[in-house]
Amino acid sequence: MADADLSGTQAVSGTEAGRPAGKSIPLGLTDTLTIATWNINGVRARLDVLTGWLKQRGPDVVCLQEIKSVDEAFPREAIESLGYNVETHGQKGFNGVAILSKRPFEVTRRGLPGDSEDVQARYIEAEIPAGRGIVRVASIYLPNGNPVGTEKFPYKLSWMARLEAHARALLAFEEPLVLAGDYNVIPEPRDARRPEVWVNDALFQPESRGAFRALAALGLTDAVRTTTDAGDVYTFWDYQAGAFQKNDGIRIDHLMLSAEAADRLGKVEIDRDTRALEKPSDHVPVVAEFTFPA
DNA sequence: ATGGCCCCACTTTGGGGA
Repeated sequence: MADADLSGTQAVSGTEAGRPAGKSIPLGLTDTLTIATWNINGVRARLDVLTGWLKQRGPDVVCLQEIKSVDEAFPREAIESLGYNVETHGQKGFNGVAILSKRPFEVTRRGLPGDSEDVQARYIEAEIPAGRGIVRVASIYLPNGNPVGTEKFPYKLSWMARLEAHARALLAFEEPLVLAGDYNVIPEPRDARRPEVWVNDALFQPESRGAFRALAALGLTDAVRTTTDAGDVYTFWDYQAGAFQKNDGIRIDHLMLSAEAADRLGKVEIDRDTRALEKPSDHVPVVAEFTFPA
């Protein structure tokens, strides 16, 4: 692997975001937890990479996408033995999402509402204890939508409309809410090393980007974009054509936050170094820290 | 996208991904 490219964890924010130096909350009165999202591209094929990262990184909550496994075949014990509670929403062969949490938690929904005919496993939602209350966390695997011009693209847009409607309902609770996952949307040109290559791709269509902006316009904050305006901040590099070595990446994995969550946001980091491991996922984790009054 | 991969499944060939 090319050592020159291994910059390790990419800190995209300073510490104590939103709080002036010297005004940190007193010890003992806060509850800090880290919430990560990672498209794992096959949880069984990726088990060593995942467990190694869990041991080293120790996030409190992990939203996984593309587990590519039915619930019964999910490697639950290997992850539980590291101190995690595990809830899955899988299907055979492809798609599939999961939530791992060191804290015991309750699943509130499996599957995105709004279409009883939709059998694809792309959404799981839970309430996780945080501070004196809860944080609601969803693991989202938004449809790819390629090729544009087939039924896959309207399915993507329809799924995004359903997500917007559901997010609107969740925001009415006025709670800390984290919608984390693989959105399969490149929000802006700066979110791709070579935006011109993506102009005919479902990930970068005006309709896809518009639907993502509509989500943000509900009052959801893109965690990474609270911390940096930089253009070289990516979460996916294709396996093909030496994309990682060239840093030919895109930013498509996002944590979207309600105001109540954004107000508690600290550091946001992208674990870029996981892309250089043996048998890596083509996506890397995005990790956000939250501090709640306790 | 000069071409380059990877995972899964009723596996040696095709579906799906991004």
